[in-house]
Amino acid sequence: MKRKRPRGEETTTRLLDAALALYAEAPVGFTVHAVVARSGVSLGSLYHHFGSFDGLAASLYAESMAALLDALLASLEGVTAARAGIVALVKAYLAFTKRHRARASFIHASSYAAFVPAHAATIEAARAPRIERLLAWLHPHVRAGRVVELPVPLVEMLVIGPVAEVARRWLAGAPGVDLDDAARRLPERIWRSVAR
Amino acid sequence: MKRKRPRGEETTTRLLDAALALYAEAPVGFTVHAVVARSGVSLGSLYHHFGSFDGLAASLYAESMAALLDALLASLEGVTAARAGIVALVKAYLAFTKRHRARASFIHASSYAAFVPAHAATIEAARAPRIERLLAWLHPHVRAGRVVELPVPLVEMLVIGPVAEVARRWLAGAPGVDLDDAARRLPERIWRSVAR
DNA sequence: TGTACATCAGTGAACGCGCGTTCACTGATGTAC
DNA sequence: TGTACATCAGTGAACGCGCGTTCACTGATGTAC
Repeated sequence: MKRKRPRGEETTTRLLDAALALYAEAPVGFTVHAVVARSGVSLGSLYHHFGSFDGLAASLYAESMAALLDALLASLEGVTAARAGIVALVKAYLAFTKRHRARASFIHASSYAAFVPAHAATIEAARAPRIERLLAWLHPHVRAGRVVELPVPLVEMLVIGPVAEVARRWLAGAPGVDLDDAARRLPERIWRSVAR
Repeated sequence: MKRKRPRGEETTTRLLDAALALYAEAPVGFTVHAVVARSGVSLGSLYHHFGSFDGLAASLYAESMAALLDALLASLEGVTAARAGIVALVKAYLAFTKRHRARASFIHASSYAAFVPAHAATIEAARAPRIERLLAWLHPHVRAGRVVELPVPLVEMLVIGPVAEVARRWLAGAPGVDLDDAARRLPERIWRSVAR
């Protein structure tokens, strides 16, 4: 017997999908009314499920962030060597950016958006456990002296910083930024910055 | 005989200063009416000088970006060694973030803002010559094999990426991010990522 | 040096559009006995 | 199995506020002769 989906899940999915598609096409056109029109769901229903438009944005952000972190985690599957792990992470980040352009774009645009503080709990619930798993992979390498011992945020910045910046520029359509080229050349460089 | 300031310069300065101060206090309150109220300049005058509110934002962005790049350039003054230069750049970026928090904040928030494309020319006019001077400093080191040969954007990303990310988090008030600590520990790491 | 004119700078009330939100309602599904 | 009730899901017209922008105007500065 097939498990029934929770009531209203179909509706929230349709809203989130419409919102993402809309954002991908034109960030300026990202409004409640547009989301409602595209999804075919009623305005009242949106408010019933998300409470506010910011609430919907926060859910979309949490969902997208989870997808990105899951992609990073998946890339570490079965990888034990420190260097191979860092290389895998960098490549996975860039691959995600290319394959899920809309999601990546929404993540970058929303990281420091106004709606974040008010919905920090929702977002943390999606992020925290995954970040923890990433750090759990990293810690043994730090303890064994293969990766430099730095405050956690700094290691994160060294690894994610350059990749995120490349992604941002590519998403913004900057000329001369090639994701495939970056995927070939950056990993080695980033590894050097954190290797002991 | 003192050179007279161009007509209206006083006005534009007051508008830009008010806008920056306002943005620093509360990005949400960054509106034409608020800028006008705070500056004491009339609404019509703002439109006379900047054409639109986006026009003012673009000018403020160009001005802030120029200030940041000037700080980076100043840090290279008299520095010839490649390693010392990279270290100086990283420290200068972090120092600018700390000393000119409002400007740094506005730069990060606006980099991919909606008003940028329409005013690309204004912004490029401020950025291009300074970026060129930065690259002019770097090139000899690349040619001499002291710095890795990569597409220009990638080198930029390796150096600026981690620092910018740290700055962003600090500006957003993230816990555990300390600029002074970053200034002590990041330069060496970033140097490794671009050294040959 | 004085006059006439053109251009630049500055004013602020009024406008209208787009936005997120509200609300009174109907319909569907679940629960108790 | 049937009935009564409670809760959840969904509807869409209407609202009102805040925003960027307009515009007809006055005043100041520069230019020509």
